Amino acid sequence: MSKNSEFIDKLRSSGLRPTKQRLKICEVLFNRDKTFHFTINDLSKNISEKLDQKISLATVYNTVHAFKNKGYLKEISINSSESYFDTNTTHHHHFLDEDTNELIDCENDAIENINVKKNFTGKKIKSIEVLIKVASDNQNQK
Amino acid sequence: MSKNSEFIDKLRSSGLRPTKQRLKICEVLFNRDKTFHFTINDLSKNISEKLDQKISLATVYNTVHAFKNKGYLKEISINSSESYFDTNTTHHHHFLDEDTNELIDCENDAIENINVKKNFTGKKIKSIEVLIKVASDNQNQK
DNA sequence: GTGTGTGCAAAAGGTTTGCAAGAAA
DNA sequence: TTTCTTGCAAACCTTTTGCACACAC
Repeated sequence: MSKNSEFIDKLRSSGLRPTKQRLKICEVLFNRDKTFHFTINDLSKNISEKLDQKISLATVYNTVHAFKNKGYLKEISINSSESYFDTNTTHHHHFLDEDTNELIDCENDAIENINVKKNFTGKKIKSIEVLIKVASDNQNQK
Repeated sequence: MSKNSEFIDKLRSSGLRPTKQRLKICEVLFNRDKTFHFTINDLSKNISEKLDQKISLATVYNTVHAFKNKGYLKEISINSSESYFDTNTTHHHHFLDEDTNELIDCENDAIENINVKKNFTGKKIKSIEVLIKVASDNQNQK
């Protein structure tokens, strides 16, 4: 379990001032065992539930983007009206449960290495992201 | 090169009335050699450039969603403020050129089969989508 | 004190909706 | 004439922005 002082160091070392709001957000995001997949809206709700303090939406956006730029969060490519973020910044993939719209981590070793045989683009591959959509068998496919 | 009468049949056979607007959109979308990756905005611009007729935004949205539901278009999962669609509805993947934000088809056989070794979800896999992000080598990574 | 961060409200951008008028069957 | 479609404007939702005030250093 991370301590407040760890968060302060973390923020300071990346040139971010450890404000009350950022520390609260750190607590909600990083003080947990499992990966957290969230939208800004999820995070906002989570903050106001767990804490008696409200943090302005603008600040939440601001902080999430700052954390993403510092590499503490990853943005996930799924088609949705809202952006999803992930506290797991290692290279990994995702299952998307279409019944519940829930994202589930799929660790790298759960998928055979992906071998791109032809790269037409002539450019360097920066990342390979796999999204596996799942649903109950009896569920109508979209 | 597809003919208008083909589009009329296509629409009729899926229970969509072949209106003037839908036929124009068919022409723009399907009367081409290569796959077309587009946002609603791209499509709208393309329509007003190629054709002297304006089609209301609401109608474009309406039609694109109808075509998607009928399986004539695929929606692509990339994180973007706009939705991307694809006229190639076969199973395939994409390169995303981060320099230009251009999408490029990556046919199924350019990638070694993806073998999901562990499916924790217990649900049926509906689709596996791979997004390969590329950029010039000297480009700063995001 | 200086510079950064916060919070509010307004604005922006994409998408959806309600409804009246128009077109297809 | 009945039903589906169109088009406009308004509404909606997520995200960004401007700016005054507050806080960290």
